[in-house]
Amino acid sequence: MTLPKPLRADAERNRRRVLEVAQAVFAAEGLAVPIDEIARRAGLGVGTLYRHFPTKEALFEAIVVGRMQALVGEARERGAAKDPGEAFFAILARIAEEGAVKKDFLDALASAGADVVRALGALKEELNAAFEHLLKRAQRAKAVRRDVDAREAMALATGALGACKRLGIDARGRERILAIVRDGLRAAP
Amino acid sequence: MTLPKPLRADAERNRRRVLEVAQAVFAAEGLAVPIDEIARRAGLGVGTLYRHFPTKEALFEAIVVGRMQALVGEARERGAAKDPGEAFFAILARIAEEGAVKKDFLDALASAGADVVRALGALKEELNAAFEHLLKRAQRAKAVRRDVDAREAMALATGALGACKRLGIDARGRERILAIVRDGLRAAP
DNA sequence: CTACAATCGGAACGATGCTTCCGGTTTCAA
DNA sequence: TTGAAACCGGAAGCATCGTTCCGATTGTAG
Repeated sequence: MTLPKPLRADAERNRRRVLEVAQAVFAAEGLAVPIDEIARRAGLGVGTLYRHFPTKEALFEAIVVGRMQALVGEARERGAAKDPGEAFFAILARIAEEGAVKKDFLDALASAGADVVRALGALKEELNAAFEHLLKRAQRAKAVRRDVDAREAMALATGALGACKRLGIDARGRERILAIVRDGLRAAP
Repeated sequence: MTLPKPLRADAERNRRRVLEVAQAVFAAEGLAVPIDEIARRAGLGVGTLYRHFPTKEALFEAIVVGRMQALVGEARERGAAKDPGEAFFAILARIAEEGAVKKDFLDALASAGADVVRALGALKEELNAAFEHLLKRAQRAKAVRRDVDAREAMALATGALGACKRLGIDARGRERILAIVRDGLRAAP
């Protein structure tokens, strides 16, 4: 489709660095962080940052697209795993971990342009499809209750883990909460 | 402590109106809504609003304190109910419903002044204590698994329902998600 | 090595939103 | 009824943050 013209060496280096820093900062402090701050932490001027990403939203989009693609890949890989229940719960945990970022993103998207929404819409559809496949398979194998759909399962997992991050609950507590979610999803209606 | 000097009739009326409108607007659209907008919807000038609440944060604090007090009252009422399990799950659902508001608040509090944090800290402690009492009682009655603490249970419930609101899941779906949480909390470790 | 084209940095601009200020209005007690 | 104290409204002030612009710098082809 788009031929990715080779970037100059320094440009390539800087682009990577921006993505790296922005991902860490956004994940840790939310996207209320000023763009100047990200440039500063990356050791660059804001002008440089804006040449690579024409808008703050574009930068955030690039990050989310990257994560999303990784997630879609994982979900598809597990699509034919031996144990349907295990496969489903594994991807559920992964999605929940990324949840915090996606959450902020969706918040910011309430008033976003149509292009951006569409650009991500496709990926979101792919992820939803893959996730739904795993869910249905797990339900057929009686590893997950039948009275729950993909949206709800995702909301439950991402919401719970997102709250953990906000409240500063440690990895031990997070694991415990995930266990409760798992047990709830396994229980009979 | 503080003698609540009687307000003038119009002042009292306006104060009520501001609280009412702000609560609805913040709950519906988050606290990113400009203060001018709240004044406009209340049919007042911003000056008026600022005389009652010296800061946007103070306004939000007043709202949250009100909700919190109501919650504490409810939690204490149920402290001696016949069925410990029912009492616990009832208050858990109530807290989760309010969760969205509290969530935004806690977000905004990351960089708040020490006074505000302390002012709410006391109430938060009261709520935590009452909630923990209900949880322990339910655990003794074997209505809730033992390997979960109050923080985690709250995070789970508020997070899950918060995500529902963000994603626009309807009342039916929310009820289903709460059911899953309940089943998960009842399951044996 | 040279010269050109792309990149870099950060000062300056514009928009948005919180807060203050003050002249006019309303309430209420005497 | 009347005077003063409290309240009202919204224009102006101020800070923050996203974005643009352009002279200086640096990588790279020939």
